[in-house]
Amino acid sequence: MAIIRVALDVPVDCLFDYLAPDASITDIGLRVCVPFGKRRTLGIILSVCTDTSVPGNKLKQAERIYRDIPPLPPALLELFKFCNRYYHHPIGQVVMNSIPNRLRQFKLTIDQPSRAFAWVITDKGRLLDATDIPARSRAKRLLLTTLQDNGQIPPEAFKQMSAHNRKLLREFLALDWVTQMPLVPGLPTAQTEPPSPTPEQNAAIAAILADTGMFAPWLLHGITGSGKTEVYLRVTAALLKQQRQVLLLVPEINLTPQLEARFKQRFPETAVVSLHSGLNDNERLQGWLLAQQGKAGIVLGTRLAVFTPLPELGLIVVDEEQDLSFKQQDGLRYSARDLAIYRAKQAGVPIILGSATPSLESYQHALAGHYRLLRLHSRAVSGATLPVIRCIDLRLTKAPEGLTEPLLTALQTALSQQQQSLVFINRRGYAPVLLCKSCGWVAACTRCSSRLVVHLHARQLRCHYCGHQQTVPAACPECGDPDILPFGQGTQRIEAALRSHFPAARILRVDRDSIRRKHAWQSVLDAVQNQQVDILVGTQLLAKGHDFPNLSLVCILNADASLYSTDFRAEEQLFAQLMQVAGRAGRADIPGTVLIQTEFPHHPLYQALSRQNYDSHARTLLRERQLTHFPPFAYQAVLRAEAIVIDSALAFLGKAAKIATACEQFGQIQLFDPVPAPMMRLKGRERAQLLVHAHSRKHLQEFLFDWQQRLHTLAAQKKVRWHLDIDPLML
DNA sequence: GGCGGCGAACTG
DNA sequence: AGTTCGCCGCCC
Repeated sequence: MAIIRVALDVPVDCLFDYLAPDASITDIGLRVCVPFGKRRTLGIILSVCTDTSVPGNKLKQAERIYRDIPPLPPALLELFKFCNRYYHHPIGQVVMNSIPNRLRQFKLTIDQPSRAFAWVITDKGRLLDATDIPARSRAKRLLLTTLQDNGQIPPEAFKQMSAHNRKLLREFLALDWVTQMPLVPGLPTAQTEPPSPTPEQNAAIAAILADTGMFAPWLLHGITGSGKTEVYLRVTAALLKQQRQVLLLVPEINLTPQLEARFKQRFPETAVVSLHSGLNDNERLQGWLLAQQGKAGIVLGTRLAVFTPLPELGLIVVDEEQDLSFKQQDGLRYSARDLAIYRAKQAGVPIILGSATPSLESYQHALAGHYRLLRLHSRAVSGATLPVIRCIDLRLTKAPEGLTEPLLTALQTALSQQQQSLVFINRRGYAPVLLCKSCGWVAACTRCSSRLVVHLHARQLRCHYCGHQQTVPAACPECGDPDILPFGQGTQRIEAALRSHFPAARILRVDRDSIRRKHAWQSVLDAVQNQQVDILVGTQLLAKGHDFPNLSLVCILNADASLYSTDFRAEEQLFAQLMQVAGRAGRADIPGTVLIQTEFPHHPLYQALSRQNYDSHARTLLRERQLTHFPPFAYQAVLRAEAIVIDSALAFLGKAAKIATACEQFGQIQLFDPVPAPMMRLKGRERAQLLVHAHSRKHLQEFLFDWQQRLHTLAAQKKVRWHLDIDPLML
């Protein structure tokens, strides 16, 4: 009698054994329905064997093994086991949360994707006068004019339309204004000749293609506009020719519709599957199955796509590899970039990490020779020049409402020349740190590369990494100025201020909230593209890679907040973000200008930025990290606890720290004090964290393994929820 | 995570 | 006595 070992979606790190008379070794990776307590549930068979340590009276029989779709491939199961070990997350939850929702249901119906057809306007519809439609039927009128202008609505666009618009379209069909036409493959994609690569691009492509049959990690460091995408495309083309599959990971797919379009257009013969959070369960399953069957030549997706089964995997690309969104922030806290490396190694294929500003982790790997470094120094579009970057010294120039005179003048000039501007508000990394306005001194921790946080109630400065505390000094210890203040300025009124300064300008604000609505981001891009916007105001989002061809001016406000953030990675992130946002300016034939309002124009970051010198700045930061023993020269994990009141979270972490002393490898790791975490938007609950450092990943892992088991048995954790975060990014 | 067991506390 | 609520341990 065979025994199957099954992964179930329960927060207990073990497999559950069941009797399965008809099971064989070929059933590993299949879905199975099993009785579990009072319920039935669906799991994945991870192994098949003949004996078990579970007492016979407890052993139940599996109800049914599903053979409707092929089993998950062994490589994927290996990846799950690695996640389980490395991230210390229950195996069942790793497995069940990484497969499409639909595969977790008992009943699996695979409906074929509906045949794609476009809604094409008829002659009758073309001759209609849109103004005959009553003005109050705005949507109707708009739909008709759109059809008259574009001639058709392709299936992708139809999918994205609101229910109301779809209803209208069916009305039009009944009126014979439109007709449904089957989509002719390749018809709507106007084939334009791909640009011929620059010598630099050619060198990169050749280097990668010289070694495609083995694991080879490449760091493709290319400045904004240098044409990294073209390198991806060319290498992809070569691997598609070898019948291999390509996995392309991007930070947020809905923010980069151009990339998807470019791949689809370049490879009209290839099935391009895109996987992201915007899909419904059916679409997700559809794409996943195409990938699993090897039919999808290209899989393009966000971090979760790293778990896609790819039998013919031949290449992985991680675009904007430094982007924080590759790290999952709840549940299984994985880094899709790091898992991509694991997969490439496992499959013996090349992986390209692309970035204009690589993460210090990847850059250090390249410097150490673990990764192979490729550089693109020049912009791909001939004639396109790098923007001029200038600082406006806030100590010398007044900034009423946050906007200085030179900045307003520059905006006015751009307006009068009908060129677009971008006003970038940096909100990240704001925390009350203590700052001296006259000399720029900041209260810093002596033990960490972090800044101390002001706790006004307690009249104390605290380090959020190691727990060090001291009283707030009466005056600046550097220059004696008593005027030292918690740092930070309001950003809410910037948009209003801009409106009052430029009443005639068309100003568009872009932030998380304003693009939450589906496809709102696309309409923003369109509005900018169609010159319906003069000034874009927004946050991090605007730094992501888009072509805004008529953008000539980028203004950066209150960047300093990040500079003195308590997060030791904030400066790295700020630099990356500013390099990106600066790259928005002057991409085509318009020379760009970047203005930065800062109190610290001589800060090395702005100096490096104005020279557009990633390397020297990265090396400076790396030296700092090395001196303070921070990543990438140390490995971190953080134990987080959350409770209704901070004290119970801290008390739990205190106990955790106490039992840590008895754990394996305690001598090889460094435990910081439990500290309150920077406030997260978790309603009502308060969080605290305990940071663990180690110089060896192996020692850290061995310690964590032991520690985590003891934490489970730590009884008095009532109302305290806790989790481990390995390689945490935001502390 | 979901469910049942169990004791404490509450009810009229 | 009957009921409800919150904690706790198990699920193969």
